[in-house]
Amino acid sequence: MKFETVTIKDIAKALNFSTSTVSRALRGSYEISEETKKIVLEYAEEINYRPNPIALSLKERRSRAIGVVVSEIANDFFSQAINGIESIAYNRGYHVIITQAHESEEREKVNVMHHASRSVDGLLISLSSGTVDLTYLKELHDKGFPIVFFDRITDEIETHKVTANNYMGAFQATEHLIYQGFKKIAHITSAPYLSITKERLQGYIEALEKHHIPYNESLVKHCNHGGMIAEEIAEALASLFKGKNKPDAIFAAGDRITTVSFKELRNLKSKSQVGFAGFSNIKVGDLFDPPITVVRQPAFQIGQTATEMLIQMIESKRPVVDFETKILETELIIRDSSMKKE
Amino acid sequence: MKFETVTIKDIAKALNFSTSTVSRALRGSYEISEETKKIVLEYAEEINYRPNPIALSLKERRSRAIGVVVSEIANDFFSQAINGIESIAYNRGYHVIITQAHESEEREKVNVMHHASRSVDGLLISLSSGTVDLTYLKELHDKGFPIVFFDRITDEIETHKVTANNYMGAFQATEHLIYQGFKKIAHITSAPYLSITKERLQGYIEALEKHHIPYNESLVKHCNHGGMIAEEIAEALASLFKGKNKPDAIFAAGDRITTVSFKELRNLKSKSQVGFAGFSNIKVGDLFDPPITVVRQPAFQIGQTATEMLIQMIESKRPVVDFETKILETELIIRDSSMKKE
DNA sequence: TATTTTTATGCAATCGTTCCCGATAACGTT
DNA sequence: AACGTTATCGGGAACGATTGCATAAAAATA
Repeated sequence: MKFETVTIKDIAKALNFSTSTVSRALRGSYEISEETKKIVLEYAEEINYRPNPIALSLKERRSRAIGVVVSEIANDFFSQAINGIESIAYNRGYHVIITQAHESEEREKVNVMHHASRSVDGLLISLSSGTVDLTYLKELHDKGFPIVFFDRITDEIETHKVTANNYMGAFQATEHLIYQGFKKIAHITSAPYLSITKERLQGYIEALEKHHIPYNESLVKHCNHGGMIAEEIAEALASLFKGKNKPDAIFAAGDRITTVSFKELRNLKSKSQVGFAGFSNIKVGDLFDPPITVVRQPAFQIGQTATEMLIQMIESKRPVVDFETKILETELIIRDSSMKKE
Repeated sequence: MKFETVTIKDIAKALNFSTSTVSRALRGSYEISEETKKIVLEYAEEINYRPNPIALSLKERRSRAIGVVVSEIANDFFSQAINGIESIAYNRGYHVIITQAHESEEREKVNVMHHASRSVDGLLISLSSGTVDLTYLKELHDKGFPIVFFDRITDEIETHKVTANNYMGAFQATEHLIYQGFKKIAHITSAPYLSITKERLQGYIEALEKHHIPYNESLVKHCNHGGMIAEEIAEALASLFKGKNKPDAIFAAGDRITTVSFKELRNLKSKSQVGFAGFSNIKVGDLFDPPITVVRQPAFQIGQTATEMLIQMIESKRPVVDFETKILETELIIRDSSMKKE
């Protein structure tokens, strides 16, 4: 069903003016007489005229919309980040178009290309765990399409980036577990290509080193689907606990991995003895049994910062060449799950 | 910064064809020779031509985008519903533009108007708790703009609607609490105008009636901001527990209200004695202490169904007059929080 | 009164694409 | 040989809005 709308032509016809006069009157141009302006404005109000944003987009070669590509909306970190994105975009007069990649490289590419074919003025993206090949993004960026990476960033493309201090967050969480007296701390994390995976692993390793705990690679488990598949995490946990060298604590990386492995851990017998901490932006972690220790990322601020950078790129007259990577601090929220019980 | 793109004109100029020929060749028209088609297609591929969706939108008077207005993305129910929306829209070739109303009538109106000024082909909306005046939505609908309500619907506008069986969900949860032996069941819910509020209240009341428990209005507390403001819920709880007629169980309505009041309840002394159940789509309710009993709405299916209905309206040749209200069943997930302890 | 200046308005191009008409040539048909 | 078909392609209007330029009428000036 087509939706009948009022155009500037309808006003012009009804009032016996040309479209240019109507257009100028509506924009309050000085070259239109007060009387004409009044007539036009009143009639426009009466028939509830709204300018067609699509026609404007075509004319001005911009859509006043920004695209967002994340792996999943139903994830506390991302939904909070989107809130931050939306808060800035809204005030600056931009729409936000959100698409999900479901941790799939192909789906991500489709979404990005769709965005890039000029339906948005710029792109905010957090890479999917399945993404390896970034050439299409690189080409887009080289052509001058504004892109800002947030959360899951990449070294391969030089542009603005915003991320949490994943290294420090992981370092602090691991060190906290060490201070609690845990000796064999396992690390469950997502795909090894991801920036956040590498940074968090590095923080974990360096915390161990600082406290002279030997780094044992068999205690690190990668879940390549970023927690989308619960079985993957269950398997990782099972393999950690089946050998003789069982961990006494777990440090998880990522919203989904944290909650799923926390849940799976309870299905294992020795649960209450195992310390637990993980990256998560869940708001109800204090309601858990036991209350869960988390590394909280400033998701809202990350979204805001990334959006500000993107809009600055979009509205810049000349090509932006001076790129910046902003790193925001995480917060370690210590609760019962990471406490050593005697 | 403008983003230089390839148009059909560039191809025409480079290949010395007219734009019409190029356009037809790209669409595979029968009136273009195979040879020409091949030349055009190959060149288009080479320079990575993508049609401009904005120009298409203007020409075809449609955007192939649907707008979504919800109160909040960072809410389990809505993020799951959006997943459902996106899953259908994606397969049907539609973009999804999401905006948040933050439970504010004004913000909702701004978003709806923005959507309606032809940047989307139709609208999916779940009303905000602050919304009282629906005249602007009614006008839009009367003009033929496709709108489907989901979750928080209204009687005032005749169109397609999708919602959970809120009445039955509330009835079952309340009855479950009654079976457990609770006698004084309080009900914490959101703004009284909302459809979901009325339906859930009705289910609560009728369950009490069925079991000959007198309905006590002072046990029902409305939080008009739908849980956006934690203090409102804390106050409601405090007033419930300060009198002599303290409730022995609580039935909460709505994702946010459920988790916040569950949390607040723990701050009160008599916590472990009070039974608790509430509407919530949280995925980690079994990790709570105690594990929380919830009425789960089929959020994903609600989103899917609403989107299918909307696209059907959009693509219908003639005005749709036969409207339908689909009601999907909820699921009562019984856990420890609603169990009577002796 | 003649000329210039000001004021108010219309014309037409533009953005990228599609599509209704024509236009042109190469055929085939009488 | 004249005409009709068919195959291929181009011209240009249209979608809705803006805007530089032209122009008419009115006002101001000489």
